[in-house]
Amino acid sequence: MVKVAAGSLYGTLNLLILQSLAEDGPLHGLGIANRIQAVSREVLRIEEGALYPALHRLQKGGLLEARWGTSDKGRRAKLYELTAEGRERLAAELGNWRTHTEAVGRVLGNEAAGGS
Amino acid sequence: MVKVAAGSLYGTLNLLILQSLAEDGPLHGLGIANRIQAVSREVLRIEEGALYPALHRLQKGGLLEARWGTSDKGRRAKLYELTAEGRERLAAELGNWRTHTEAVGRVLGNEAAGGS
DNA sequence: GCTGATTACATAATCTATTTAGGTATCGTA
DNA sequence: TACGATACCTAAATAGATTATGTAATCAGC
Repeated sequence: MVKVAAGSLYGTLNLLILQSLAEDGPLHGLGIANRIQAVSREVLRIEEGALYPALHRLQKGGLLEARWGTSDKGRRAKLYELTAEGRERLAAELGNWRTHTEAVGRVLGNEAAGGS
Repeated sequence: MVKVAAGSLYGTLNLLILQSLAEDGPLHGLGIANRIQAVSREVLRIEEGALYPALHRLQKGGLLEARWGTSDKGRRAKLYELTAEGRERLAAELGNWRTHTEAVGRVLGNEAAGGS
């Protein structure tokens, strides 16, 4: 079977995480995943095996800070928050995402993406 | 350095190739790459190391057919063309791409992507 | 007729992030 | 106390892109 362009998160997961934290203040891992799933209307689904490594990468890169706290369901949870650097990077990468999808849109014949 | 969402083609390359062939009739490998680069206004750049394996995958999957011919510059070149199956898959995957980018758009707070 | 640049196809090694598939611990509840 | 839900975590396998080469044929200039 040839996969063409699945529902893969490849390349977008970090962006989705950063944006979720920017909008919804501190969140814990599963909270982020659940929020993305809900806001995307169940189209995007974050596997835990992708989620946690991504959070750790972003934290090591200085884009996130973590502290232990409590989830909305009263459980012990690790709460993540954007750093100033994370906020800067989010802004820059939002621009990249738009540039990239508009470029793909032009190739796919999407007149609305032409911009200019 | 933490990469967030680069100009990666991950997942979109096959789609770009199929669409290019659907619009511009038979094309050879470098011709496809050049077309994508031009139409995207130099935003997308297809490395040969990604291009040829992708073409071979698509051909093995029955989505493309190839024959030897001549490029627009008069050189010997392998010309690729969509099969009927390739055309079907392109239509289906165009839908997937839109669904996926709209979903990401909703998470990123893009009201225009909300649709419905 | 030789040399170097361009066109064109191709593949191997490496990299990176995702998927798949496990595992641990805690808490509520039946 | 056993089960399900919440929450975190990691390892192995997978897949597709990037980087780096290699080959061959054609063309322009000398």
